[in-house]
Amino acid sequence: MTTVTLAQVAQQAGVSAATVSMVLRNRGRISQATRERVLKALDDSGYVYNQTAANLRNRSSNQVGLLLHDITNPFYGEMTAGLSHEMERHDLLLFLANSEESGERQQNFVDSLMRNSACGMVLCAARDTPPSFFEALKRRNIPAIMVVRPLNDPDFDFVGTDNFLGTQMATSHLLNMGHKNIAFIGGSPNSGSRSQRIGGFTSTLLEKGISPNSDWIVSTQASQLDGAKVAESLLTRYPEITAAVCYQDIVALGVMQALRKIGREPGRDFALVGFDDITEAALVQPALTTVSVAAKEIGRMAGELLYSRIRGNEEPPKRIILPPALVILESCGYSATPATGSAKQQKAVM
Amino acid sequence: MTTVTLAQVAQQAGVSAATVSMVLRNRGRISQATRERVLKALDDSGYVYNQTAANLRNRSSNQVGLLLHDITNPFYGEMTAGLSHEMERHDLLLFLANSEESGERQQNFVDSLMRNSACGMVLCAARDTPPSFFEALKRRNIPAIMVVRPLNDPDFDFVGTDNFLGTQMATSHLLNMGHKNIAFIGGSPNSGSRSQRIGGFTSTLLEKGISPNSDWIVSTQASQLDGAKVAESLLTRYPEITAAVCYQDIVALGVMQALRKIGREPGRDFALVGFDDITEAALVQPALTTVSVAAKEIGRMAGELLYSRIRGNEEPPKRIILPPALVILESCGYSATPATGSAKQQKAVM
DNA sequence: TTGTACGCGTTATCAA
DNA sequence: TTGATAACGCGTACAA
Repeated sequence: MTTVTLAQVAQQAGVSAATVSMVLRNRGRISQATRERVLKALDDSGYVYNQTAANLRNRSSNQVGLLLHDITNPFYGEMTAGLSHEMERHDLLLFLANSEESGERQQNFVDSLMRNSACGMVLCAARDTPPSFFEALKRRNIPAIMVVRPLNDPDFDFVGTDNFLGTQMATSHLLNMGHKNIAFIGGSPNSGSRSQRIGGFTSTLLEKGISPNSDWIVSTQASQLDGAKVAESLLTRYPEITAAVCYQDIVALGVMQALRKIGREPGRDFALVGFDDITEAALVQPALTTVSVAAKEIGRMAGELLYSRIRGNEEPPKRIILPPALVILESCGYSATPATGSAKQQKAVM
Repeated sequence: MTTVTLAQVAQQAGVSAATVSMVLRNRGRISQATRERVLKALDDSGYVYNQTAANLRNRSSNQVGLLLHDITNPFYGEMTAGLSHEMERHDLLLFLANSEESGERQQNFVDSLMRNSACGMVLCAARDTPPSFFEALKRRNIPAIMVVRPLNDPDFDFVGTDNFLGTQMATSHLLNMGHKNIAFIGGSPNSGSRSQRIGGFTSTLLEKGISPNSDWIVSTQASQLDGAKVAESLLTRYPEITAAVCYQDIVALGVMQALRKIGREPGRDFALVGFDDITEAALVQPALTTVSVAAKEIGRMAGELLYSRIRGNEEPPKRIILPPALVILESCGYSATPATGSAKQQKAVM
């Protein structure tokens, strides 16, 4: 298993290494005759291009990084698929890392990318990432696209969803169904996404002349369990609440549990809207009406933008905010599309 | 943003580049005094190690590839998390690619890994991958671990689950609940996993003196929709069937739909066991009893094995078959653990 | 088309 | 014992 080098191929073809290199990359003007000789030699020798040598010479690479905090989350799985597809289209290799919300792992990954001369990265930063992280990143001068988690730093490109509009749509839907006492459940207090979603929620209420009740806006951890716990206490205390906009689908699922525990049936005695459009939303009963954020599209757009930056696009940083869509299923007591109609349900293992 | 090289650091510290290199990697014998001088110079200069140069010189790298066919599938998301975690522990970078069942994309990825001198790979090959693909891979002489999809090639390491034992457990459970007329639903006819699962199913029936009825063993596509369609036709034709082992959870969810459509309630009039233990299993009603295949653990084990191969482990190829576990929920009319108890439900977006 | 210097860290050899 | 020198890995780009 000896590695064949350009020079060896060149010798075999009776030309110089430079010529072979140009043939390989379709550069320069090579006569048809020699080109064919070279191609034959390449084929015969079983030559494997050494990208490492090329990268060293070019001080660059064709490798980009993707940092997530939880790849097991279906939302990020979708996003990764979108990004991966886009990267392959441009012959870029994708490094994946899972920070698991650890700032240290996150830093290690970025450092590692730098050592490997990655040509760009897509980041969904860990919670509570210090500003110093982003400052250091800017100094690196390497294209970096932020995704999903909004960042208050105008120097970075960002691709995400319109949290504000999303909850506006959700809230309007509930108002149109006749609800007036609506709660907002979920999210952690220091989340930027949450601020935006609450903004959409309260502004829509106010447009209809309803004053938001701050006691009815509660935060939870990002789990079904905590969603259930918090919702139970909220709804026991304020039985007059008849509907809720949830920060995430996962929290909405918890609220469903809580409702049943206190003897109220979601979709009949209580209306519920989630956010994210995860696969599970369409599977529970009643199927959860939710705001879809087009995870795959976020990945695709991030990839497209990153690629343009790598190509040298020097335009000012962009914020690409994808429009959300309200997926109306059953949890608000009204079924526009049957739960079995979702494309999301066509998944499988193996 | 000029790149600092080893030589520049060396000059700054008043030593040679060789010395700095040795300090960086803790090799050779360097006096404490010079070591400290070098470390200081490294720190002051903001030096970034050039892994590419090192890789070129060493004819190796610290990069491994992971090939999947569907990263959006929760099962593979879990597996990826397990592998990613293991890779980070060993300072290896993980390339991810999604073949989407395309042999061409798969080949492109592997070729790309070769050009980049990846030091190993983990593959869940696309369906209908030709033997030539695996033959070519062997000639490359690079550590490759196969996962999940069983491969009839003793030359490759394999990490997966015990499909045979898994359906044996599922089938036994149904038999113990008193069922005699049991169907097997799902899987595509040319799947190796499916053969193994059917083996576990029929052998368990035979042990109890029940002859498997081949009309009750049907294949479906890997989607909820097709599962529902096939199940409806099967159960209409053979109403005497009272239980089913499903090839996948996703198919089991489809069977549930079909049951309701023909007026039978899963968990009460019909017992159902799935396979995979995907998140959705615990969320549907009744919660689906399923065979858990420890996706994360498969990833972790594959990573561990791959790392040992990279380190030079020359033992004969291994087949690591992880034991499945029967997760008994509600779909067989018996609830040992409440559906809300699953750790799987603690997920969230953002 | 080709010769050749170059990108940068590594390691074997040699000097002190 | 400690550290320096120089050849080397392999593809690229510019001058000839």
